[in-house]
Amino acid sequence: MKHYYVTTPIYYVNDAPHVGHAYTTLACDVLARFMRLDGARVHFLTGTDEHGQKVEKAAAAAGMTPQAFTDKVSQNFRALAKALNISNDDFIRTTEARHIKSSQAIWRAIAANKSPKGRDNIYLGKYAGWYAVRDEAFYGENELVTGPDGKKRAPSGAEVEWVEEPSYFFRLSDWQDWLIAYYETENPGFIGPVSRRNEAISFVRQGLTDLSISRTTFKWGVPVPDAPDHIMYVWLDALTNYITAVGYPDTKTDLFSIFWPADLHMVGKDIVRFHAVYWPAFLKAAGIAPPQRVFAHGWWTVEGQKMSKSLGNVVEPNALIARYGLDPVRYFLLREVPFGQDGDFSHAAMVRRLNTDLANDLGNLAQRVLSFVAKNAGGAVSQPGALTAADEKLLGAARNLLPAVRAELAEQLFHKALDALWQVVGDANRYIDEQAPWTLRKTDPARMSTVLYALTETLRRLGLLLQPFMPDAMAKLLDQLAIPADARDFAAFERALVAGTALPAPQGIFPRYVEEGEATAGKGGQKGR
RNA sequence: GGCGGCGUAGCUCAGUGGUAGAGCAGGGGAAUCAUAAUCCCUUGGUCGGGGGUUCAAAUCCCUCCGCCGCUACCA
Repeated sequence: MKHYYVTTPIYYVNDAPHVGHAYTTLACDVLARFMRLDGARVHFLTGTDEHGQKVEKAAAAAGMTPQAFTDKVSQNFRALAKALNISNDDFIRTTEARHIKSSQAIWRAIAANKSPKGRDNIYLGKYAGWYAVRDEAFYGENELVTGPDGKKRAPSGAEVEWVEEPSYFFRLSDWQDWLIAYYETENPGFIGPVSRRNEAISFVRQGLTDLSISRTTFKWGVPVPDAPDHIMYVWLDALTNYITAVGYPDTKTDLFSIFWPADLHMVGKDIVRFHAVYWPAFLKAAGIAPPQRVFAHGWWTVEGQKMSKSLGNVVEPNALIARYGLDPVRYFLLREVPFGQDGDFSHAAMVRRLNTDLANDLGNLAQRVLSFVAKNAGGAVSQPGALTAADEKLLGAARNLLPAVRAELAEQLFHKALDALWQVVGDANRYIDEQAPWTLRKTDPARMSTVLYALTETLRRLGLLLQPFMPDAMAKLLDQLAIPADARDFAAFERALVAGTALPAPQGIFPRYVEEGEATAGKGGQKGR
């Protein structure tokens, strides 16, 4: 049986969920749903990252223990997944016992092995430098700016403090050659898109320095094995979630043996380095296979501006869903922008996609076909006669969509998959106009029947393939085509509609978005007569 | 500073040597099954500027301008 393991990053608990989180999770959800329908056993993981000094401080500020604080805010991300109709199989929290155990196990495994140059992978040293709690990162002296208040700040604007403490280091510098070989020879498709791959390669090529992987100045983290004064660096802890969730350190379980290495870690472009450089090195050092692929998507701006708390323009997923509906939002986010590039979320663009692609092109196609069948073909699947070249062409285009969409999604090209699907939506609209069943009704009822059959069959295939993107809307469409529950996966893609099957009364799937205050007659948009 | 990318129709972008493309927006028409939806036709670009190679350049080379990403660092 095919299998597919896809992960979102674990989200930092004290962030408020915004459209960026929704985007990442949504992309994974579409892949997970597609693979399940395509017959794969799927494990889809998301969760929350709950350790680190920032969380410790936020909890203190809220007058709570870190555990109570994270118990509370972690719910925000479970709620987000629910609101987006996400089909994750597991939700991991880094504060869970299974994860503490797993993180300590990977530490021990890394420490037990030698680097490619025969040295210890982990050694005790001392770290001294400027540290920004907010960024969870160290900065060089020269990067800092001194503000008018006399405080030193990182380029990000975060306050920094001088930190000098004993620290364990990971001998990343010895892994450079192995990483390059992994990117270029062993797994050329490891990082996508290509622009990010090039950046990662050039970063590794210029030389790697050893990485500080423990801290002693705060407590909220996973204790380093046999060194209780130290807690593990948040990123080593966080990345390990991907193997925790499939049972590590118990590598003999079904979960681990079936699903590891992961097929895809979906990430935002800001965390490519952690996933594409540190993570494979940590894993290899621990004697564990690295993941198959890391894909970094872009950022959303809003109405042309960067999203930020200070601008007050952070887009909350719930607000979008309330305004436009869940499935239109899901569609928009994956259709509007070439996946991997940055994009802009604007009300105008959202409405354009909703009204043009969903209401006019697809929704209206379904409505005109199904209501015609209801009124003029006895409300049942029509009996086809001999097929003409035009019929074959439409049906063939619809049939070819499965391999086409499968190929695009194998490379996370959501926008291209949707574009291919909409080509056929257009084909069907052209076909119905050319065949004009409303004329055939009077002149050639048998031919009309064949035309309606070809159209409903095309709708069936479109509905099946669009389920991963818009599960609720496509369930409605497939209901209206009387497709039984056991005929909605891709194994049933060739199981054509049966003539004579009664169809329920058609209902609109995608209502048009009408601006507030705009009359139902529209304003000046009327063409022709 | 180094490496890389981008700059093509009003907007978003595709197109990597051989007569400039798509979607949306704009204009005209057809049809009337349908969510005032659909279909057809159409306006529109000296492909950032300049120079070069070539029979031929959006496409290759040089240079300049503008924007962006990664990364390094200076006095």
